Amino acid sequence: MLTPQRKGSDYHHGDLRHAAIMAARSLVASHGMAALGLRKVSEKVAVSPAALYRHFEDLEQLRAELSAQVRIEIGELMVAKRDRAAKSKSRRRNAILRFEALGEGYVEYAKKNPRLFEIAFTPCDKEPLAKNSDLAHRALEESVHELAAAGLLSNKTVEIAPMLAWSSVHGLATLIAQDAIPAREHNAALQQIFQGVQLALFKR
Amino acid sequence: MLTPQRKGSDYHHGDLRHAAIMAARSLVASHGMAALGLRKVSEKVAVSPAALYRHFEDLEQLRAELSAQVRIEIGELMVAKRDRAAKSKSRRRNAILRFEALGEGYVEYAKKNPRLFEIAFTPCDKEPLAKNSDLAHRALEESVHELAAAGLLSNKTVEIAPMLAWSSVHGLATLIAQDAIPAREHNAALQQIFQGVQLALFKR
DNA sequence: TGTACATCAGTGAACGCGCGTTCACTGATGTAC
DNA sequence: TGTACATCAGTGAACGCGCGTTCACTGATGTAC
Repeated sequence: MLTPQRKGSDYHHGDLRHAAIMAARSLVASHGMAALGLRKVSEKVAVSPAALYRHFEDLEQLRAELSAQVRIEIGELMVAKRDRAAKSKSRRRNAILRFEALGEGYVEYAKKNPRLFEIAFTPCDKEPLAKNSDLAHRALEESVHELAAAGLLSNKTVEIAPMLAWSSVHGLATLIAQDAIPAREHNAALQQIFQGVQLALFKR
Repeated sequence: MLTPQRKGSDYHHGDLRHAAIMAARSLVASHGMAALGLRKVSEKVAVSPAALYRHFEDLEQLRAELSAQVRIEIGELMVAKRDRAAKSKSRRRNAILRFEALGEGYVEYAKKNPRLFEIAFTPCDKEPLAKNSDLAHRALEESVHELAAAGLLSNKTVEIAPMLAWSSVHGLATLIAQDAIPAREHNAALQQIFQGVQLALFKR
C-alpha cells in the first residue's frame, strides 16, 4: 500500500495532481511560461482535459501551484548546497562558505532552469496550497545570523545584509536566466558579487 | 509639413508604426505582457488587423520593438535623473550623487511601470530595429568611470563595481516590479543597497 | 497648373486553430452489513 | 467472505471565443510630364 497508484487499471490515475504539476513543470522548462496550457498538460499526462478540474480550480491555480513548486525546489537546492559545503575548522570561514553556498544554489538553479526560474517569481492571482515556498528566504535569514554569531557583521551591516545579498544574487540570477550575461562570464560575475557583498558587510 | 499626418483624411494614419507601439505599451502597462495581441493593438489604434503587417513582420516583432522602446525609456529616465541630480562643490560628492541617481531612475521606472519593466528584459526571438536600447548600461559604465576619476575606487573595486551595482539594483527593481517587497519598504531597501554598494566599493 | 499613373497604406472578409471550461455520463473503488 | 451501494475520479463531446495570419481589393498620395 505504499504506492496506491498503478493498481492494474488505467482508469484512475493515482496521483494526477502531482503528475499534472510535473507535466506543467516540463512544459514550462522547455518552452517557456507562455506554453503552459491546461489542454497541453492534460495531453502530457494522458488524461482528458476535464479531469484536471478534479484537482485544480482552473488553469491559474495550476500555474500558482507550479510556481510554488519551483520556489520550493530553489530553496531545497540552496539548503542542500549549504549542507554539503566544505567544512572548515574556523567558525568564520564556515559561516562564509555556507553563506556563499546559498547564493551559488540560487544562481545555479536559474542557470539550469531559466524558464522555471522565471515562473517562480511571477505574481499569480491565486494562492498556492503548497507550503515551504519561502524556504530560500528563511535560509538566507539564518545564514545572516550565523555570520553575525561568528562576529563578522557590525550592528550596521547586520541590518543591510539580507537586502543586499538577496537583491544582488537575485539580480544576477535573473540576468543569467534572461540570457543577459554570456555563459562564460557567469562564474566571474558571481565571484565579483560575492566579493562585493563581503567587502560591504564584513568587518575589516 | 511638420506633421505629415492628419491631412484631413482618415484613410492613411500617418504614423501607424509609432502609434501601434504606443498602443502595445499601454496594453502591457495596464494588463501585463500576456495581454499583448495583434488584434487588440489594431483595435486600440482603430485600424484593421491586417494594416499592422505593413509595419511589422508579425506579432513577435512588435513585441521586440516594444521591449526596445521600454529599455530606451528606462535609460532616458536614468540619465534625466542623473543630469538633474543635486550639484555639490565636491567632485566626489557629485560623482556619488550622479551614480545614485542612475540607480534611483532604474528602480523608479520599475516601481511606476512594473509590467513594462518586465517586458524590457524578456528575451525575444526577433531583433528590434530601434537603437539606443543599451543606454542604461552605457550610463552605468560612464558613472563608474566618474567615480574612479574622483578617486573613490581602488584597482580592485573598479572591476567589480559595474557587476555589483547592476545586479543589486536590477535585483531590487525586479523584486519591486514583481510585488515581492511591500511598498512601504521600497525606500529603505534602496537606501540599504546604496549603502551596501558604497561600503563595498569606496576607499575608506 | 492639370492630369495620368505607379506606389503606398489601408480595408474587410475569411481561414483554421487551439484554447479554457461545462456538462451529463460512467467506470472503479472502498465500505457497511 | 460476498454483495449493495455511495463516493470518487475519470471520460468525451460540445460550447463559444479570440487569436494570428492571408488574400484580393481599394482609396489616397506624390511624382513625372
